[in-house]
Amino acid sequence: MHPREFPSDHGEAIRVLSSTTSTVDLEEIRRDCGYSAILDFHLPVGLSVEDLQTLNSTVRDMLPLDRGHTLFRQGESFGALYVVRAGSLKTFVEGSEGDLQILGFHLPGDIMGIGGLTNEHYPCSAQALERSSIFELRYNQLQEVSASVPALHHQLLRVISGALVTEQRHSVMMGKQQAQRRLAFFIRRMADRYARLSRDPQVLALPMSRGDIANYLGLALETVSRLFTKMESDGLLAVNRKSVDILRRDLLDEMCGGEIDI
Amino acid sequence: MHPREFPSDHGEAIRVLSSTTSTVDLEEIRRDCGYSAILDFHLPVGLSVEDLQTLNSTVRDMLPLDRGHTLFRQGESFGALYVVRAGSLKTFVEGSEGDLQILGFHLPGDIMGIGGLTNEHYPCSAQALERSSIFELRYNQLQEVSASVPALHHQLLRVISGALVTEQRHSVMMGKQQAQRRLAFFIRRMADRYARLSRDPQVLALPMSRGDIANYLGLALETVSRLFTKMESDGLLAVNRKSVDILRRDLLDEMCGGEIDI
DNA sequence: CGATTCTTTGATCGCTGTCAAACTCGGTGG
DNA sequence: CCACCGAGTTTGACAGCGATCAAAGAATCG
Repeated sequence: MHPREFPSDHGEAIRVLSSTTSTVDLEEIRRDCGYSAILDFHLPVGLSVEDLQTLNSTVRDMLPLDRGHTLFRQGESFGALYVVRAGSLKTFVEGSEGDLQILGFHLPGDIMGIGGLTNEHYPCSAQALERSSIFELRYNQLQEVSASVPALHHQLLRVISGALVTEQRHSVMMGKQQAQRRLAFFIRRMADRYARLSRDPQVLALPMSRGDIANYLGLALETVSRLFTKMESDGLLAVNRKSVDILRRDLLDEMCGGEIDI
Repeated sequence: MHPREFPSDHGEAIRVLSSTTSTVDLEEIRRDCGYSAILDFHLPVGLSVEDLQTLNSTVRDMLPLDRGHTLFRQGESFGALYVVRAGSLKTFVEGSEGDLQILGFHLPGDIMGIGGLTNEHYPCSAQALERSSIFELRYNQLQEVSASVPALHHQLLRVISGALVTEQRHSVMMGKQQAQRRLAFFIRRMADRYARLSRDPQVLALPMSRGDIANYLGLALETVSRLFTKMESDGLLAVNRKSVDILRRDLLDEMCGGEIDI
């Protein structure tokens, strides 16, 4: 019942694609999550069949999670990382007075649970926004494999570091940008993530509620609603409930200002 | 000249203290940085003398950095992590219009440069707030050692994960808390970090300017100044330029609200 | 001791949170 | 099929926090 934290979404990749033609079901993962899956990890030369087997054994398919159901809960002991295969989730911390704060939204390919590495406990909860499929990466098995596969170790560091960088950008945005720019950044980032998943980046089907978006961006629900309306009347978007069409990407980018890589 | 990002401060530890009585100068580091140095890393059983040598060789002492001088610059190619030995630094990103955003302040024992792991370039700059001593950890050497010392690898993950968790808390604060609570959090966290460095946690000698604090907290410089004045007239602090005495820690904690571990 | 930088204090304005109410959509049951 | 209901969303009115503009005061450095 205490606030900790957790990974935000970030576009980092661990491409688990052996250059050899091995029959790993990691291939299957890659298909599902699209090109930029977290598990998208370029295995280097010299990976034994045995290593591949072990690596394979670390990935466990889980039963689908229904909307509103919890993958792991803040405070639970850490045991595994998770990768979204299909659907979407949100991670959040709960304050002492029951108030909750959303840390990030997770689309296929995104990794979750990184924050648990520090102190043996998940610092946040993860909940499905819709019916979702998830992979589990048992951490001790992952450790085992990465001991024999240096590249995996390095890639793990890269992914976490990437999450850190993403989170820092988010901090900066929360501290400096005003409401409409925050929403613009949010929409643009969702579009970019859609693109990496080979979805149409101009037609977003946002799986989260207005309240979730507002909470994530540190705004009031009403402000977000008003901004959607405004951006629609500005001809920037076509909004219909969860569906958001980006009509003028140029104006959206302009609204985000010079900062290209946020 | 593009905004990226970088590690915030965080209290994580890599205790580089061999249980054997080897004559590593890592001992010296530990002395300087106090108990909670980043390099404070419990080496497990079975570390060969050779490993220790290699580990030792990764740590390189650098020339002291004068106030205002830069340790590494945003965009430079990544080659090493850095640990503060004495003094203090700030890390920051520069926007396209020359605006800069401070990501964190770094005290002895804190690690810097983690963000560079993701994409071969430092995503932020690091600059000394005062004359500072710094250790350099060449990354390729670190990789080499951690390949033979699994615990080091794990500890590295833990440290980065801890930085991520800290950054997420910072995001939440920036999004939700109002000005005076942000400053209260900031002061309390500085006090806690001082305590871990075995300094008096009631008498802070803040190395950064009001402007830096304001920038870091996403506030206007004037607001921070006003709040210091207010907290002083409330009998909470005794403020004199860079020197801040915490007179009523209880009120400070109260002002931070129920959230204990932010 | 002058010049520069940092800090404090004051006055004003606008963004955005808050309170309040109407509206839409989807589902449920009569 | 329709009425009802509740969650989610939209819209309006209003006020307050904190940014911005402005200027004076304090400290540091050459």
